[in-house]
Amino acid sequence: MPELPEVETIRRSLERRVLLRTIQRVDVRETRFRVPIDAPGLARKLLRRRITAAARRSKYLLLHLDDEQVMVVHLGMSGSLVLSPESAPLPRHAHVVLRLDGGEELRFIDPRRFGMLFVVPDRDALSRDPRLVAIGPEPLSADFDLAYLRRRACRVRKPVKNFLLDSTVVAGIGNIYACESLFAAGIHPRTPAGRLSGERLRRLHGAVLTVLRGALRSRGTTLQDYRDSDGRPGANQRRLRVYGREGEPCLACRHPVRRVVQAGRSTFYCPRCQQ
DNA sequence: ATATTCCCCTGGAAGC
DNA sequence: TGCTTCCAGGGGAATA
Repeated sequence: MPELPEVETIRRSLERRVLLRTIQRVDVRETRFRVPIDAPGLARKLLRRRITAAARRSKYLLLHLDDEQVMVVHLGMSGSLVLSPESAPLPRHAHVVLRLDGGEELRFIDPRRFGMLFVVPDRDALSRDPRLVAIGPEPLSADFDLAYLRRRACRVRKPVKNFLLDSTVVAGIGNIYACESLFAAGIHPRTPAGRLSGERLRRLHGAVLTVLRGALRSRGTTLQDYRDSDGRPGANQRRLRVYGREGEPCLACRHPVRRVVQAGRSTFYCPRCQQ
């Protein structure tokens, strides 16, 4: 479900409400994730800790604790992290529940269990963690500049759509924003990345920034179940130009939007606007 | 190196 | 109504 704009929106909503609060109880109700959760270990690490910062790297949420530990949460396809009064009924698939002081619970809800939740001892361990170490620059940081993109695209033969989805190239771009960025740049998703002209790479770079910033302003895309930690949906679905619009007229030229499959994922594009 | 394909899961929508 | 099939925002591994 969540790509960079959604995870960043969740981070911001958490930052407003969980900082400096203490974890009073750890309830692991389901341990069977792709990487199983060690329930006693998790409780031992988190109990009585205060949350001191809410950060993000790529699609990973990083909740820093008062003893240098960092709780890492990845929401996979269907995950959410919701803050609710403990009196509110527990929804299905609330697999980890952290009771905070003040009578609220931080609930990790993930029907498909593709997500991850684990704790690392400190920032150093975080920066060396194999899951994070190979991730490319944040697209909205100065590290993701045109020179970098040119260098990475050079001689790459894979389709530019797959290139954008490669987390070692750039962090946080998933299927929706890859499709939308290519439409905004007017680039065909099957174009080999290394064959894009300097001008087209410049347009792609600008399109990625514009699309992600717009999605952040709209607080993310809610297709079905995405919510921030206050339970609010995003509004960016109204701004999607091609994603999910197979067969519907292109908003620029009326030609039907096409869907193809690349690396097992749907790609939506306008065959007329994206050559 | 790179490109598919499959897999991990559940649930909703669409088709019959 | 009920059954089956397909599809889904991620990511990693296995396979050609």
